[in-house]
Amino acid sequence: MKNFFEIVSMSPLFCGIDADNIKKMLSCFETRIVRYNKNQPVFLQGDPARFIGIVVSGKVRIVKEDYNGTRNILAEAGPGEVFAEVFACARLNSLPVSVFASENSEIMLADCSRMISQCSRCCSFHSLFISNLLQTVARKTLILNRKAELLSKRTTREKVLTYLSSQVELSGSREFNIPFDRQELADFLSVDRSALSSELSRMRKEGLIDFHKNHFVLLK
Amino acid sequence: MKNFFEIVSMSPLFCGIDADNIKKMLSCFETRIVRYNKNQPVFLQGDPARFIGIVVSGKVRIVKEDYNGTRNILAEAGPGEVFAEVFACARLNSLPVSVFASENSEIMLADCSRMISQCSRCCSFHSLFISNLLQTVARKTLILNRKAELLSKRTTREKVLTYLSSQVELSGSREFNIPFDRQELADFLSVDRSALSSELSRMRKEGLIDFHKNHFVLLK
DNA sequence: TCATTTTTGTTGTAAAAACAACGGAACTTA
DNA sequence: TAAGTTCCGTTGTTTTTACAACAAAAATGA
Repeated sequence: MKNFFEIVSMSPLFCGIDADNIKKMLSCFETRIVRYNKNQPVFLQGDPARFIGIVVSGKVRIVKEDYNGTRNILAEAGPGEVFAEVFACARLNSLPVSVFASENSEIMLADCSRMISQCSRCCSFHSLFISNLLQTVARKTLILNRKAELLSKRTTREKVLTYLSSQVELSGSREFNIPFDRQELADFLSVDRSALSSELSRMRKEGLIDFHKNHFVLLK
Repeated sequence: MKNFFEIVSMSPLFCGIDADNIKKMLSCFETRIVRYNKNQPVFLQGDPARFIGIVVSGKVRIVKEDYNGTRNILAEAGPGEVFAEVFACARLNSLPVSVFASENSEIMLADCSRMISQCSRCCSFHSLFISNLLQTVARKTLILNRKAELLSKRTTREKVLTYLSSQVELSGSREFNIPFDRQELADFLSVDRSALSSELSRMRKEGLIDFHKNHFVLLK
């Protein structure tokens, strides 16, 4: 069992910074660890955008509900990953999304006001940190870019294939598990669940894919 | 007629930095101004991600074509706006998108290698600059977030209404011009052009909207 | 000005998706 | 183990979209 410091210091935010200085920065950012049970909210839409989170253990989901209550999974974050930093960096006052723990989780929360602007007193590595933060945010933009690409596909089949292809790339294998059940995958692809189910069956019948539960194989 | 320096120095990238230091930074970044005619490419997909652009005059479009040639307008940038910085900040080697001048344009190109990492020699304001850059990239992420939200709508009507509502917010009026012709709007919303046209007509018939060419009124 | 090109709206048809409803499998938990 | 719950696939119906083809209007340009 790794302790929180091992996890957190592996985060790309602290890339190139040694343990001692990371510790100093953590205290400068007034970090604290909070436990959340499965399905508990970490942040709710409208909350002030004052904190960023780093997942120590467990997993969180960034979720947006629109006016008619349709749930929309925007992203996920697992151990070592950072979330909600974009809103802080954009200097928003309140969060346009909610974050839920999708498993029992430990989250490190950090005050972002210290993080974003230069703080003279504490950290010689502050500018490297911001540089790392910049890279992190930019990478997130790219992921969103890809999501927008996926959503711009017209048919359910194209969306499924685009998604599964990206999972192949990610896992480095044509066989992999996806982190969603059917309803969640449907939400992620922004299609109807039953339509997704039947499309998946059709694709299996045609020999394009195979799957059992959340285990998938992209055949062709 | 404003000169390029006036435009560029108004960019949020240089917020809080005085003219003299901006000049120093511009030379440190090895900037140059390049003219492009309408529809000429500024960058092509696959080009090295070494430069960022600032629009001095005119307008550019960030475009992605997928494997079957469907054009996808990801974003636009007008005078004073920055583009392609996300790919540089994410330290990508090559661009996943193309950029075209949608009008005759003057673009300032800047070498990003100097920009991202601390350069000791030139600029006392470098860390403020990176901080500004961070904010810019984060804002862009938010815009993409909204685009993903729009694309996740199931029907053409919902997409149109979401888009028009955002334009109302942006312009501060229920009556406004959109920067697209029909085909471009269809591409942006990721729907079929003719389906878009007929949906627009239907919505007009129902008294929801009114429009003439690219001038729209959101009535209800 | 006239011809050409581009843009937009319309319509009919085929394809696809949403929706609703149901049944069975798998998993929980009392 | 039995009852209840959640998850998944299936099917039929309705709604919506894509696609193709065409005509009118507007813009372009020679």
